[in-house]
Amino acid sequence: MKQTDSASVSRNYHHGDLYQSLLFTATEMIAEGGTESLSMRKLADRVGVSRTAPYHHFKDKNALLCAIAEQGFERVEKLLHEVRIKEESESLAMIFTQYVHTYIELAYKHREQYDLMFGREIWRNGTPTESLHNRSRQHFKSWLKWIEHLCDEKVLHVGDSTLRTAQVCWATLHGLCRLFNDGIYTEQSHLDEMVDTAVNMMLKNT
Amino acid sequence: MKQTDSASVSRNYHHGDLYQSLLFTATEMIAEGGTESLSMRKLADRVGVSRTAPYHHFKDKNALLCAIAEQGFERVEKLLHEVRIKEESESLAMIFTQYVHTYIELAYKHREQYDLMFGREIWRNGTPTESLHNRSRQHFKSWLKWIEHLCDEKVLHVGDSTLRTAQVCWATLHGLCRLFNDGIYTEQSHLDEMVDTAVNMMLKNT
DNA sequence: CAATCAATCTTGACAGTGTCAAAATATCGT
DNA sequence: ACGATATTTTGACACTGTCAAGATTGATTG
Repeated sequence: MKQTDSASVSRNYHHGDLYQSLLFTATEMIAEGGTESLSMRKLADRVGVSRTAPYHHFKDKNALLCAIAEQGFERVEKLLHEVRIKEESESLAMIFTQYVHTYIELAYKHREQYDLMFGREIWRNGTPTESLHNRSRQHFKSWLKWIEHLCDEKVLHVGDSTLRTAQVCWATLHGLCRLFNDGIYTEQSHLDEMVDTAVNMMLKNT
Repeated sequence: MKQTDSASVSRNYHHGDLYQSLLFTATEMIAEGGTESLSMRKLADRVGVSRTAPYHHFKDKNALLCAIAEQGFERVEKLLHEVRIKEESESLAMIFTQYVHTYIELAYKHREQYDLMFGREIWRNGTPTESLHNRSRQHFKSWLKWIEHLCDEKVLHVGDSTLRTAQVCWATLHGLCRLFNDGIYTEQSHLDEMVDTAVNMMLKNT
């Protein structure tokens, strides 16, 4: 409710809720023009504050990006929980298929945030926040648990181990996401067919 | 043979083979410290030339990156051709498995170049060179042809269409590559098992 | 050989970036 | 009212990509 839309807030010396405001606006900017278009200075400008003010709330540009990524994890974690709740109503294979569809749609809708969650920018440089590290680990655990369940119920084709299955299945999802997110596959109209093909590859063919 | 190792070459005003030299050194620098660590100025410095000299051989930093990416495509194209030649000696499934292993190994060995080939930096901004565009398209055609062959021979599980199969299979490879390249999966020792699991998912279970 | 021309490289400049140190300002507890 | 603390600002530095104008060279003519 107090979501600081940089006009209505009184321009005090003390902003009041700069942390949230920065996070919100930064996410906005990234969604608009990509991760590269976000500069600390432009962000500060847009929030109506001086260049270095953000540094008192985020140690780094990196810390800011990690915080944004973390919110992304919260989103997918929520999605996963929602799906696991309605497990009684439909067949498990159906639910899995649907999850994959929405996962990839969501990843595309928030492309830039997704890139932050799993991109080299944060992970390859070895700079993920403790907090981000934990949240991502925790999310993979949730995913693993679901896949184990699907393997037990003979829905998924299980190979060497359910862990490997979970890793590879997710790699497939991730690969599809990246190809679309990064603009390598551009025909959005083919996406549904591709997802179905992928899911068929994963499901135990009966 | 004339591969300019920035010491032995006489420091003339005219470098002699600056284009090649830039390409070579830039690739080197990227392999060392990642795409982000390559700056035009440092590159020029290392080659022993002034800041803006590279701009007479590459329109942009982007153009330079595209050229490097292109060399990466040449490499994988070569790999694919080598594999398709020895098709008689072993079972097709075996050859496919082996290809996937070497593909992913190669991608990891040249992580940064791989990132250039398929990363957002070039593709998402819509800035691939004509030349790069063609070469990548051509490579996917080669891949598609092989997959079609493997589908015909009942080696691969064919879904809606061989095109979709080719796309999804490659997405799976790509997903695995990225997870390791970007430092999300770090246990290198699990890679072989994961690749096997992935291949099993793609092969027609007999 | 000398003179012109095109190819190649350099210097200077500008706007933009992340971030540190020191100074300024506001808020709060006493 | 005052001093402590939290918050923000100004100034500065080194770095980035790239443009415009000038300097230097090698090749091509007469």
